Amino acid sequence: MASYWLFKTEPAEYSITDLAGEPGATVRWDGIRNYQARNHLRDDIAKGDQVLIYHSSCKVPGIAGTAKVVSAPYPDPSQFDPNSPYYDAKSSVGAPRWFCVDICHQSSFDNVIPVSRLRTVQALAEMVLFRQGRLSVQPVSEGEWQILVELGLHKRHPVPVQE
DNA sequence: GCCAACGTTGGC
DNA sequence: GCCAACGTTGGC
Repeated sequence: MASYWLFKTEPAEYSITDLAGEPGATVRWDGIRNYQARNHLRDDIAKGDQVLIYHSSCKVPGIAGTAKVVSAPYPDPSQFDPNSPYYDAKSSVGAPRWFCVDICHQSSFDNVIPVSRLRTVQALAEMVLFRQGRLSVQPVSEGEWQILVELGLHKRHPVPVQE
């Protein structure tokens, strides 16, 4: 059974619009360098899981759209690349430290659902987003997911057909 | 720009 | 293994 997740990104660096514009609307979600987030990526996330894309550190932080996990977890190649900002000299191919998955864009909300609004929803009070800051890959419960889909229902447009 | 929360580092 | 210092995250 599919699980639900929230991935944070700073839209100035990489946004839901960037994701939608990728070839096949698919991208490697790499560069995660936090152990708790790593553990989710390595141990808990599976192909077919659903992802909320969250825009942080921007004018209107909040949920910007949805994506789907389209690969199994695998070692993040950037940890082995000395020219990458995500290079980790203490990692090795034999004992990789960091993991990633590929995700595919599913939907963009016409307007971000602001975190300030999410805070006002009683049923979302237990979200990891509020219980624990600073975690860029975090689980979302099925109940939370359904509420968030409801909130986004009238603020969503379908994925543009890829050429 | 402020600052609270929290992860990481490094001396001991 | 403790914990102070430091760095980063991220909303406001």
